[in-house]
Amino acid sequence: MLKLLGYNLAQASIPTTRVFRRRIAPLGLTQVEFTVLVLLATNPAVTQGQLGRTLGAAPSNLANLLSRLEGKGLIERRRSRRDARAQELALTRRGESLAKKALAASEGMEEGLLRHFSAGERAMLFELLQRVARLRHA
Amino acid sequence: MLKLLGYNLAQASIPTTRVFRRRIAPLGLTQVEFTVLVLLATNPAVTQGQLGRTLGAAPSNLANLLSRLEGKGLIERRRSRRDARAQELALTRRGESLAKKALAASEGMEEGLLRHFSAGERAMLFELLQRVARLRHA
DNA sequence: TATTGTTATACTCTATAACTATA
DNA sequence: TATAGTTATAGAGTATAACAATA
Repeated sequence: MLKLLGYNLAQASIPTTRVFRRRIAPLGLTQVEFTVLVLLATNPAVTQGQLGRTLGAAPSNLANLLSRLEGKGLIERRRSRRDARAQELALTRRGESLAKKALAASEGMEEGLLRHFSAGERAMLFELLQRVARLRHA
Repeated sequence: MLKLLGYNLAQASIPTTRVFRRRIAPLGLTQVEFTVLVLLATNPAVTQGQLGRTLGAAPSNLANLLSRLEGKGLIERRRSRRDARAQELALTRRGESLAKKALAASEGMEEGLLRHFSAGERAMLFELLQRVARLRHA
């Protein structure tokens, strides 16, 4: 087995993706769509640019993704009053309701995945992953 | 920030992917192609099925990927003598040479990424990721 | 009958470039 | 000039189904 960080991240993503597909995809959401909904649920009036930088998505791809979510009636784009170039994102009623449902499902999902990890191991895993993620800004 | 495993794995993959693109992609390899070459360099006579199960790739997609690598003259497919349905994979001379070059580049890449992680932290990170990956078989 | 691999198809993701509107 | 977002395009990844050859 290869001792390379990128490879091991990809390998670890296999079971998490599989469980996502079983538990949350049936609600009609892909992984990124789910993430967008949950982020918007807790971050009001985020702009597309901010969201795109968080997700590491290129502006063009984000526009596509958001058009799809808008088409499904889950989000709205509103011109910002502070900067007429920017668009602020918000969940619709339907988006909020779906985000709540998906978030609830995700809790059971996490518990299933990390069942055999102690509290200390979970904390360590998340901390190390976040440190790797922060290398973006280094 | 979301405390979800899949999300944090995706976030951690952003810098590793970026560094890969800077250091190894210029050799003409995608991440999966790189992984295949390195795996074949150390595992002689692997069959497509074995490789596909390791990578978590569907047989149809693997066939595509391998045809591409074969087209580039990097690998060969040989009918297995023990099971005429299976194909054993091997690097060509050119594939071996490229695998060697890419593996060398990947060492500098890892060192750059994990520069501020102690030996203990690295060991912990890889062990936890491998435990998550092993959930595939659970 | 089950397994190994291929072909075809469709959708999503990702990257780049050219563009509009606003700052 | 720079920034926010859109449109178009092309390559790569992913999932499903139908298929041929072999076990």
